[in-house]
Amino acid sequence: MLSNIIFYSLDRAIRSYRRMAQANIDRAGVNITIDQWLVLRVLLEHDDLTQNEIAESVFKDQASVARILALLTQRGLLSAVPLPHDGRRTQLRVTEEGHRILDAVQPIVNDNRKTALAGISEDELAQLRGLLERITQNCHSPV
Amino acid sequence: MLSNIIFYSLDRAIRSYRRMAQANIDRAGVNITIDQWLVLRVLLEHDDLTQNEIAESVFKDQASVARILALLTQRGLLSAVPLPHDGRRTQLRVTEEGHRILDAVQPIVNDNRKTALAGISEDELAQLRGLLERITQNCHSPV
DNA sequence: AGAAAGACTATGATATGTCATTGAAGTTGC
DNA sequence: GCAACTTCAATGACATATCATAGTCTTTCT
Repeated sequence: MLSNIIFYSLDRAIRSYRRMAQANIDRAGVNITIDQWLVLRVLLEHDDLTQNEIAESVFKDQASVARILALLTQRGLLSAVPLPHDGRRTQLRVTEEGHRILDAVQPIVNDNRKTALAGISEDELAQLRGLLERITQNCHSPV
Repeated sequence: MLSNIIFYSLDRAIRSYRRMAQANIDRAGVNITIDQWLVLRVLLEHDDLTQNEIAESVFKDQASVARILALLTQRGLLSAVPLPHDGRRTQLRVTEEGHRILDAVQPIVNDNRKTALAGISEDELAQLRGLLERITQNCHSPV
Protein backbone atom coordinates (compact mmCIF):
# COMPACT_ATOMS: atom_id res chain seq x y z
CA MET A 1 0.00 0.00 0.00
CA LEU A 2 1.16 3.45 -0.83
CA SER A 3 -0.02 4.71 2.52
CA ASN A 4 2.85 2.79 4.11
CA ILE A 5 5.38 4.80 2.18
CA ILE A 6 6.54 7.74 4.16
CA PHE A 7 7.20 9.91 1.14
CA TYR A 8 3.75 9.39 -0.09
CA SER A 9 2.45 10.60 3.28
CA LEU A 10 4.78 13.56 3.10
CA ASP A 11 3.67 14.46 -0.35
CA ARG A 12 0.05 14.15 0.61
CA ALA A 13 0.43 16.33 3.67
CA ILE A 14 2.18 19.15 1.89
CA ARG A 15 -0.16 19.06 -1.07
CA SER A 16 -3.23 19.00 1.14
CA TYR A 17 -1.91 21.99 2.94
CA ARG A 18 -1.11 23.87 -0.23
CA ARG A 19 -4.56 23.24 -1.64
CA MET A 20 -6.27 24.43 1.50
CA ALA A 21 -3.99 27.44 1.81
CA GLN A 22 -4.49 28.53 -1.77
CA ALA A 23 -8.23 27.96 -1.58
CA ASN A 24 -8.47 30.19 1.48
CA ILE A 25 -6.43 32.93 -0.15
CA ASP A 26 -8.59 32.74 -3.24
CA ARG A 27 -11.76 32.77 -1.20
CA ALA A 28 -10.61 35.97 0.49
CA GLY A 29 -10.39 37.54 -2.95
CA VAL A 30 -6.64 38.04 -2.85
CA ASN A 31 -4.92 37.47 -6.14
CA ILE A 32 -1.59 35.85 -5.30
CA THR A 33 -0.17 32.34 -5.12
CA ILE A 34 1.38 31.00 -1.96
CA ASP A 35 4.73 30.71 -3.68
CA GLN A 36 4.57 34.33 -4.79
CA TRP A 37 3.55 35.28 -1.29
CA LEU A 38 6.50 33.43 0.18
CA VAL A 39 8.97 35.24 -2.06
CA LEU A 40 7.33 38.60 -1.50
CA ARG A 41 7.51 38.05 2.22
CA VAL A 42 11.21 37.34 2.11
CA LEU A 43 11.79 40.49 0.11
CA LEU A 44 9.98 42.54 2.70
CA GLU A 45 12.86 42.01 5.05
CA HIS A 46 15.74 41.75 2.61
CA ASP A 47 15.49 43.79 -0.53
CA ASP A 48 19.02 43.34 -1.73
CA LEU A 49 19.26 39.61 -2.26
CA THR A 50 20.34 37.97 -5.48
CA GLN A 51 17.99 35.51 -7.09
CA ASN A 52 20.20 32.70 -5.87
CA GLU A 53 20.03 33.95 -2.33
CA ILE A 54 16.27 34.24 -2.53
CA ALA A 55 16.10 30.78 -4.03
CA GLU A 56 18.15 29.35 -1.22
CA SER A 57 16.08 31.04 1.42
CA VAL A 58 12.76 29.74 0.07
CA PHE A 59 14.20 26.45 -1.17
CA LYS A 60 13.40 27.02 -4.78
CA ASP A 61 15.32 27.01 -8.02
CA GLN A 62 16.85 30.20 -9.34
CA ALA A 63 14.78 29.78 -12.48
CA SER A 64 11.58 29.52 -10.48
CA VAL A 65 12.51 32.60 -8.50
CA ALA A 66 13.25 34.54 -11.67
CA ARG A 67 9.78 33.79 -12.99
CA ILE A 68 8.06 34.53 -9.73
CA LEU A 69 9.87 37.87 -9.52
CA ALA A 70 8.81 38.68 -13.04
CA LEU A 71 5.18 38.01 -12.17
CA LEU A 72 5.35 39.99 -8.94
CA THR A 73 6.88 42.93 -10.77
CA GLN A 74 4.42 42.68 -13.60
CA ARG A 75 1.55 42.70 -11.13
CA GLY A 76 2.91 45.77 -9.43
CA LEU A 77 3.65 44.14 -6.09
CA LEU A 78 7.35 44.63 -6.49
CA SER A 79 9.51 47.33 -7.99
CA ALA A 80 12.93 46.67 -9.42
CA VAL A 81 15.39 49.54 -9.08
CA PRO A 82 18.74 49.02 -10.78
CA LEU A 83 21.62 48.75 -8.35
CA PRO A 84 24.35 51.26 -9.12
CA HIS A 85 27.22 49.05 -8.07
CA ASP A 86 26.20 46.02 -10.13
CA GLY A 87 24.64 46.35 -13.55
CA ARG A 88 23.22 42.85 -13.52
CA ARG A 89 21.10 43.26 -10.46
CA THR A 90 18.20 45.32 -9.14
CA GLN A 91 16.96 46.24 -5.73
CA LEU A 92 13.61 44.60 -5.17
CA ARG A 93 11.22 46.67 -3.15
CA VAL A 94 7.74 45.69 -2.08
CA THR A 95 5.31 48.31 -3.38
CA GLU A 96 2.31 49.83 -1.60
CA GLU A 97 0.09 47.30 -3.27
CA GLY A 98 2.50 44.59 -2.27
CA HIS A 99 2.25 45.66 1.34
CA ARG A 100 -1.52 45.67 1.14
CA ILE A 101 -1.50 42.11 -0.13
CA LEU A 102 0.99 40.95 2.46
CA ASP A 103 -1.19 42.46 5.15
CA ALA A 104 -4.26 40.81 3.74
CA VAL A 105 -2.68 37.40 3.45
CA GLN A 106 -0.91 37.18 6.78
CA PRO A 107 -3.99 36.45 8.90
CA ILE A 108 -5.14 33.87 6.38
CA VAL A 109 -1.81 32.11 6.55
CA ASN A 110 -1.97 32.14 10.33
CA ASP A 111 -5.40 30.62 10.22
CA ASN A 112 -4.29 28.00 7.76
CA ARG A 113 -1.49 26.93 10.02
CA LYS A 114 -3.80 26.74 12.97
CA THR A 115 -6.26 24.65 11.02
CA ALA A 116 -3.62 22.31 9.67
CA LEU A 117 -1.99 21.77 13.03
CA ALA A 118 -5.15 21.42 15.08
CA GLY A 119 -4.75 18.87 17.84
CA ILE A 120 -0.99 18.65 17.49
CA SER A 121 1.01 19.59 20.54
CA GLU A 122 4.15 21.70 20.71
CA ASP A 123 6.16 18.62 21.55
CA GLU A 124 4.84 16.74 18.60
CA LEU A 125 5.52 19.68 16.38
CA ALA A 126 9.10 19.87 17.57
CA GLN A 127 9.51 16.19 16.89
CA LEU A 128 8.01 16.50 13.46
CA ARG A 129 10.31 19.36 12.67
CA GLY A 130 13.30 17.37 13.87
CA LEU A 131 12.44 14.34 11.79
CA LEU A 132 11.87 16.42 8.69
CA GLU A 133 15.20 18.13 9.16
CA ARG A 134 16.91 14.79 9.45
CA ILE A 135 15.33 13.57 6.24
CA THR A 136 16.37 16.75 4.50
CA GLN A 137 19.91 16.31 5.75
CA ASN A 138 20.02 12.69 4.69
CA CYS A 139 18.93 13.57 1.19
CA HIS A 140 21.56 16.24 0.84
CA SER A 141 24.52 14.12 1.76
CA PRO A 142 26.38 13.10 -1.37
CA VAL A 143 26.19 9.39 -2.04
CA MET B 1 12.76 32.49 10.39
CA LEU B 2 11.31 30.28 7.75
CA SER B 3 12.89 27.27 9.38
CA ASN B 4 10.40 27.63 12.20
CA ILE B 5 7.51 27.16 9.86
CA ILE B 6 6.47 23.57 9.74
CA PHE B 7 5.27 23.72 6.17
CA TYR B 8 8.52 25.07 5.02
CA SER B 9 10.24 22.10 6.66
CA LEU B 10 7.75 19.77 5.04
CA ASP B 11 8.27 21.28 1.64
CA ARG B 12 11.99 21.12 2.03
CA ALA B 13 11.97 17.49 3.09
CA ILE B 14 9.83 16.29 0.23
CA ARG B 15 11.68 18.35 -2.35
CA SER B 16 15.05 17.21 -1.08
CA TYR B 17 13.87 13.67 -1.36
CA ARG B 18 12.50 14.14 -4.83
CA ARG B 19 15.69 15.73 -6.05
CA MET B 20 17.83 12.96 -4.67
CA ALA B 21 15.48 10.27 -5.95
CA GLN B 22 15.35 11.69 -9.45
CA ALA B 23 19.10 12.24 -9.54
CA ASN B 24 19.70 8.61 -8.61
CA ILE B 25 17.31 7.36 -11.25
CA ASP B 26 18.95 9.58 -13.84
CA ARG B 27 22.40 8.46 -12.77
CA ALA B 28 21.37 4.85 -13.31
CA GLY B 29 20.53 5.76 -16.89
CA VAL B 30 16.82 5.09 -16.55
CA ASN B 31 14.62 7.50 -18.43
CA ILE B 32 11.57 8.01 -16.27
CA THR B 33 10.36 10.55 -13.72
CA ILE B 34 9.41 9.53 -10.22
CA ASP B 35 5.84 10.61 -10.84
CA GLN B 36 5.63 8.50 -13.97
CA TRP B 37 7.16 5.62 -12.04
CA LEU B 38 4.57 5.97 -9.31
CA VAL B 39 1.68 5.81 -11.76
CA LEU B 40 3.22 2.95 -13.68
CA ARG B 41 3.67 1.02 -10.48
CA VAL B 42 0.04 1.44 -9.54
CA LEU B 43 -1.02 0.20 -12.97
CA LEU B 44 1.07 -2.90 -12.54
CA GLU B 45 -1.38 -4.11 -9.96
CA HIS B 46 -4.59 -2.58 -11.22
CA ASP B 47 -4.95 -2.19 -14.93
CA ASP B 48 -8.60 -1.32 -15.03
CA LEU B 49 -8.71 1.92 -13.06
CA THR B 50 -10.22 5.14 -14.31
CA GLN B 51 -8.03 8.22 -14.37
CA ASN B 52 -9.85 9.50 -11.35
CA GLU B 53 -9.20 6.32 -9.45
CA ILE B 54 -5.53 6.44 -10.36
CA ALA B 55 -5.42 10.08 -9.38
CA GLU B 56 -6.91 9.32 -6.02
CA SER B 57 -4.55 6.49 -5.37
CA VAL B 58 -1.43 8.53 -6.11
CA PHE B 59 -2.89 11.78 -4.79
CA LYS B 60 -2.68 13.64 -8.02
CA ASP B 61 -5.09 15.58 -10.17
CA GLN B 62 -6.97 13.84 -12.95
CA ALA B 63 -5.38 16.26 -15.40
CA SER B 64 -1.90 15.37 -14.20
CA VAL B 65 -2.68 11.68 -14.48
CA ALA B 66 -4.00 12.12 -18.01
CA ARG B 67 -0.74 13.73 -19.07
CA ILE B 68 1.42 11.19 -17.31
CA LEU B 69 -0.52 8.37 -18.96
CA ALA B 70 -0.09 10.02 -22.34
CA LEU B 71 3.67 10.20 -21.81
CA LEU B 72 3.92 6.63 -20.56
CA THR B 73 1.96 5.39 -23.56
CA GLN B 74 3.94 7.51 -25.95
CA ARG B 75 7.18 6.10 -24.53
CA GLY B 76 5.94 2.57 -24.93
CA LEU B 77 5.82 1.70 -21.24
CA LEU B 78 2.09 1.38 -21.27
CA SER B 79 -0.43 0.07 -23.79
CA ALA B 80 -4.01 1.27 -23.93
CA VAL B 81 -6.53 -1.31 -25.07
CA PRO B 82 -10.09 -0.06 -25.55
CA LEU B 83 -12.53 -1.54 -23.07
CA PRO B 84 -15.50 -3.16 -24.82
CA HIS B 85 -18.05 -2.28 -22.17
CA ASP B 86 -17.18 1.41 -21.98
CA GLY B 87 -16.23 3.39 -25.03
CA ARG B 88 -14.66 6.18 -23.02
CA ARG B 89 -12.06 4.07 -21.29
CA THR B 90 -9.12 1.83 -22.04
CA GLN B 91 -7.35 -0.94 -20.21
CA LEU B 92 -3.87 0.20 -19.29
CA ARG B 93 -1.31 -2.55 -19.40
CA VAL B 94 2.35 -2.23 -18.51
CA THR B 95 4.42 -3.33 -21.52
CA GLU B 96 7.58 -5.43 -21.57
CA GLU B 97 9.64 -2.28 -21.61
CA GLY B 98 7.55 -0.95 -18.78
CA HIS B 99 8.32 -4.01 -16.72
CA ARG B 100 12.01 -3.66 -17.47
CA ILE B 101 11.98 -0.10 -16.21
CA LEU B 102 9.98 -0.96 -13.12
CA ASP B 103 12.49 -3.69 -12.33
CA ALA B 104 15.39 -1.33 -12.86
CA VAL B 105 13.94 1.41 -10.71
CA GLN B 106 12.73 -0.61 -7.74
CA PRO B 107 16.14 -1.18 -6.12
CA ILE B 108 17.01 2.48 -6.63
CA VAL B 109 13.83 3.53 -4.89
CA ASN B 110 14.57 1.16 -2.05
CA ASP B 111 18.02 2.62 -1.68
CA ASN B 112 16.67 6.14 -1.77
CA ARG B 113 14.31 5.39 1.04
CA LYS B 114 17.04 3.83 3.07
CA THR B 115 19.29 6.82 2.52
CA ALA B 116 16.58 9.33 3.34
CA LEU B 117 15.51 7.56 6.51
CA ALA B 118 18.96 6.73 7.82
CA GLY B 119 19.12 6.98 11.58
CA ILE B 120 15.36 7.16 12.01
CA SER B 121 13.80 4.40 14.07
CA GLU B 122 10.63 2.49 13.36
CA ASP B 123 8.94 4.24 16.23
CA GLU B 124 9.89 7.63 14.95
CA LEU B 125 8.71 6.68 11.51
CA ALA B 126 5.36 5.60 12.86
CA GLN B 127 5.04 8.84 14.71
CA LEU B 128 5.97 10.83 11.64
CA ARG B 129 3.42 8.99 9.60
CA GLY B 130 0.78 9.63 12.22
CA LEU B 131 1.47 13.33 12.39
CA LEU B 132 1.45 13.67 8.63
CA GLU B 133 -1.86 11.87 8.44
CA ARG B 134 -3.32 14.20 11.00
CA ILE B 135 -2.18 17.24 9.06
CA THR B 136 -3.64 15.81 5.90
CA GLN B 137 -6.94 15.18 7.67
CA ASN B 138 -7.00 18.66 9.14
CA CYS B 139 -6.51 20.22 5.75
CA HIS B 140 -9.32 18.24 4.22
CA SER B 141 -11.97 19.19 6.68
CA PRO B 142 -14.23 21.84 5.20
CA VAL B 143 -13.94 25.17 6.97
C1' DA C 1 44.64 46.71 -19.98
C1' DG C 2 43.15 42.25 -21.53
C1' DA C 3 41.85 37.61 -21.00
C1' DA C 4 39.95 34.09 -18.26
C1' DA C 5 36.94 32.90 -14.75
C1' DG C 6 32.97 33.61 -12.10
C1' DA C 7 28.41 35.60 -10.88
C1' DC C 8 23.95 36.94 -12.23
C1' DT C 9 19.58 37.10 -14.76
C1' DA C 10 16.74 35.51 -18.38
C1' DT C 11 14.81 31.99 -21.00
C1' DG C 12 14.03 27.44 -23.59
C1' DA C 13 12.36 22.79 -22.98
C1' DT C 14 9.87 19.51 -20.61
C1' DA C 15 7.10 17.74 -16.68
C1' DT C 16 3.77 18.47 -13.23
C1' DG C 17 -0.03 20.96 -10.37
C1' DT C 18 -4.39 23.15 -10.49
C1' DC C 19 -8.76 24.84 -12.14
C1' DA C 20 -12.00 24.90 -15.60
C1' DT C 21 -14.24 23.34 -19.64
C1' DT C 22 -15.41 20.60 -23.61
C1' DG C 23 -17.09 16.71 -25.86
C1' DA C 24 -18.06 12.05 -25.86
C1' DA C 25 -20.23 8.13 -23.67
C1' DG C 26 -22.88 5.95 -20.23
C1' DT C 27 -26.99 6.07 -16.85
C1' DT C 28 -31.31 7.30 -14.93
C1' DG C 29 -35.98 8.84 -14.82
C1' DC C 30 -39.97 9.51 -16.99
C1' DG D 1 -36.96 6.12 -26.33
C1' DC D 2 -35.71 10.59 -25.18
C1' DA D 3 -34.09 14.20 -22.07
C1' DA D 4 -31.43 15.23 -18.10
C1' DC D 5 -27.78 13.92 -15.43
C1' DT D 6 -23.46 11.83 -14.53
C1' DT D 7 -18.98 9.94 -15.62
C1' DC D 8 -14.87 10.03 -18.18
C1' DA D 9 -10.85 11.61 -20.85
C1' DA D 10 -8.67 15.37 -23.10
C1' DT D 11 -7.11 19.86 -23.20
C1' DG D 12 -6.51 25.08 -22.51
C1' DA D 13 -4.49 28.36 -19.43
C1' DC D 14 -1.46 29.54 -16.08
C1' DA D 15 2.01 28.69 -12.32
C1' DT D 16 5.84 26.16 -10.70
C1' DA D 17 10.03 22.62 -10.75
C1' DT D 18 14.08 21.34 -12.92
C1' DC D 19 17.97 21.29 -15.93
C1' DA D 20 20.56 23.56 -19.19
C1' DT D 21 22.36 27.41 -21.51
C1' DA D 22 22.85 32.09 -23.35
C1' DG D 23 24.10 36.68 -22.62
C1' DT D 24 25.63 40.23 -19.74
C1' DC D 25 28.35 42.14 -16.18
C1' DT D 26 32.13 41.70 -12.54
C1' DT D 27 36.17 40.08 -10.57
C1' DT D 28 40.60 38.14 -10.75
C1' DC D 29 44.90 37.15 -12.56
C1' DT D 30 48.70 38.23 -15.14
